[in-house]
Amino acid sequence: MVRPGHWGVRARVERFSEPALLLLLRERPAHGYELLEALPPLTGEARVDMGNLYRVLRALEEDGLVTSRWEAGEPGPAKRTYELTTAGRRLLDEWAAALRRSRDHIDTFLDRFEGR
Amino acid sequence: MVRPGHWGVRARVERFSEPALLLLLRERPAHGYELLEALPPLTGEARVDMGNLYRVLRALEEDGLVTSRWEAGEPGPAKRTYELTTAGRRLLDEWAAALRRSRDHIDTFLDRFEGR
DNA sequence: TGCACCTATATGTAAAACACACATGAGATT
DNA sequence: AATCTCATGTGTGTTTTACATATAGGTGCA
Repeated sequence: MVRPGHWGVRARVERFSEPALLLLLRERPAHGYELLEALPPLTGEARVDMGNLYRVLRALEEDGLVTSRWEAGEPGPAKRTYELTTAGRRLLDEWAAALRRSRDHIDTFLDRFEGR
Repeated sequence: MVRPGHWGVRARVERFSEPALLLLLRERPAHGYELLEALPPLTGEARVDMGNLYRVLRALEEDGLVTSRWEAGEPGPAKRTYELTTAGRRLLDEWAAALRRSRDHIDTFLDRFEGR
């Protein structure tokens, strides 16, 4: 469960980088590396694992939540640019609703913690 | 990562049952089964896995965050009653702080989602 | 030219967290 | 004696996250 002596608590939301990706892509199309750098201020995480980030993007694409194309004609390494689909937008809405519920549970907890 | 077609989102807080346990034990000593029934309204989860609950309790005890004793003299199956230690109380405070940060990140996300 | 560095995309695998299934036993009810 | 609830646990598989490494184009510079 937890290794002894390591009770560092972070209280993170599971798969929070996923809605964060969708929100960034709703604002504008972007490629993976760009998203990687834009995520931390949105999630509050110091950094997001790049390996898993690319895996999530491809999983999202498999299910038609985003589409991608290789960006041609630009200098530097090839970039795969992602764009949000309408299905992806719906999923983002679901995430927002789930996050509101989650925040309410945290508030319930904190109210009780503070003795109210 | 996620099995295809299953993008059910719940946005749960990781290990949320742990601070919930600590909070319940701050209010009064209790045994596992009792805690199991008291958790759902506090965490918002429909139910908590009992197997993991007992494991968490014993892990907490190993690290001196709770203490336990077998309840004697009562009818019914033997009960192991847990009590919070001062170290456990400190950990609960850390959890509360982490949960406040987490809630703030969610708010940041939702504000941006709603376009503010 | 050689090498360090940044951008960019990816795979492999281990660890942590969570879910599902089952075992054991006391006591009450039918 | 069979079944139900209370109560405590173990075993094990799945999902999620973390850490490590691979590949490759392009830039700066000694």
